[in-house]
Amino acid sequence: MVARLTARDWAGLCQAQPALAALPADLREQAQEVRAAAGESVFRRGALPRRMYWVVEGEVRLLRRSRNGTEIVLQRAASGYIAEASLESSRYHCDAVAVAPSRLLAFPRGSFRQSIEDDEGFRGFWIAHLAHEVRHLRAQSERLSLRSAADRIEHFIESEGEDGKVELRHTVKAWAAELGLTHEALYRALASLRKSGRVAQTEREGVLVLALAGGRPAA
Amino acid sequence: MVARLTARDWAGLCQAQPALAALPADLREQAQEVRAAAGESVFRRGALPRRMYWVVEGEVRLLRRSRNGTEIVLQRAASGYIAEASLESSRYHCDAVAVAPSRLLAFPRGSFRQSIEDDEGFRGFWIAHLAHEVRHLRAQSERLSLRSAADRIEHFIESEGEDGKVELRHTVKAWAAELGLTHEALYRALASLRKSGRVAQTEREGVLVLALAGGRPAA
DNA sequence: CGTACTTTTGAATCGCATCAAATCTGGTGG
DNA sequence: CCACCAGATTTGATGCGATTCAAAAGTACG
Repeated sequence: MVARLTARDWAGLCQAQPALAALPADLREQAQEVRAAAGESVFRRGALPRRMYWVVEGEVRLLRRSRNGTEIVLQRAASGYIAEASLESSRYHCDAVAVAPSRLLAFPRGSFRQSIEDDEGFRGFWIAHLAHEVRHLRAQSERLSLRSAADRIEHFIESEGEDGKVELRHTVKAWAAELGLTHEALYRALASLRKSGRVAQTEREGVLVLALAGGRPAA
Repeated sequence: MVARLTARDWAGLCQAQPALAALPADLREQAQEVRAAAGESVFRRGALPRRMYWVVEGEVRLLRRSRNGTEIVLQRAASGYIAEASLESSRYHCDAVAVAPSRLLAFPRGSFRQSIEDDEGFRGFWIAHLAHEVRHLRAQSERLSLRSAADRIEHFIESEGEDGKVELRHTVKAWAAELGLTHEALYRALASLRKSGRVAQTEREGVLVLALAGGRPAA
């Protein structure tokens, strides 16, 4: 399932997913919209990477399957590029599978690489994007290696927020998954942090705001 | 403590840490060797990033300190670039502190950026390096969000190895830290996987090799 | 009003962390 | 060569905290 996009479409997309605004005009023109049903695969291991994908909606997972049937998740993307490294390699090293009905943008790989080569602005964006992902993922790895739920929450606020404050863009339940916790554990830990005064939880315009207490903890 | 490096030095460094081989000649000429004692800070939050650092030896951590004294680890580097994103930003957002006596290479930030702009080969290396880090860190994050030690081990072998086999470059103890486990837990889980036949453990030339069993698990 | 989802609380269980200690290893110096 | 030491490796016992399963209460939406 493939379709071209209008300028109107792009306006909406860039509004919701600002990273798309960096795309140069010729890439936009060549972009195709791809839809994948739940369970459908977007590309397969061994295939030649012909396109660069951006997940607009739904969820796509990068998987490696072993002989004994185990599935190894390498990436989950609900919004963003998938398999950035496929831009550099000659074959896919894993499968991409939609786990929910998904909508993607597909850019011809050659043109994408060409734009990085030729378009200084887009090149700068791409390098900054990768560097930003690296920083974010390093922080996430450090966070996930903390044992206690409370520590992960504090780490998240410190590293993802500004000045000891974060606005939660997703639901608490989705946040739990990102923190590697069950939602029950997260709710309990949050409640306990609130009660002990270490974290203040407010809501502004429907967005949850968490702030670390600057002073001494109550405990 | 700062010193210039000879061609002889570079040969040794590139041997041990192949990523350094990508550095163009003019960056090598401008590189300085920096030493930091345990506890010494390499750069501080708020400072202007003037250099790009590569950790040769020891361990340097990227930290953010909160008002209430908690330290948040954003990155640990024992070999590799530190704070790649500082290349893009005008100020450091965190502190870099050596936690062990460390040796680093420092490249002037302006020259580093210039090389990425002008030197097509180095630019390609840099983009590939960042993309590779992203892939690796995504896999690591997925791995750390697995609950059981056995699952993390299998995920590691599948994602870091080739064809169900990995060579462990570090000691098992260091590997435990990377997997977010205590060494006791890792030893026990490994023993149990060996006993059940799901993982084969051999040693070739002093390097530990782990392989997933292709067939049915014994249990 | 009913449905679907999130939020919240409860109780039981399991796996890992923790603390402790013994064994094994490689390397050093007497 | 042996004694010795600093590591890594291994095994044991205990406790804690997150998972798990269950269910109730709150909330948004048609």
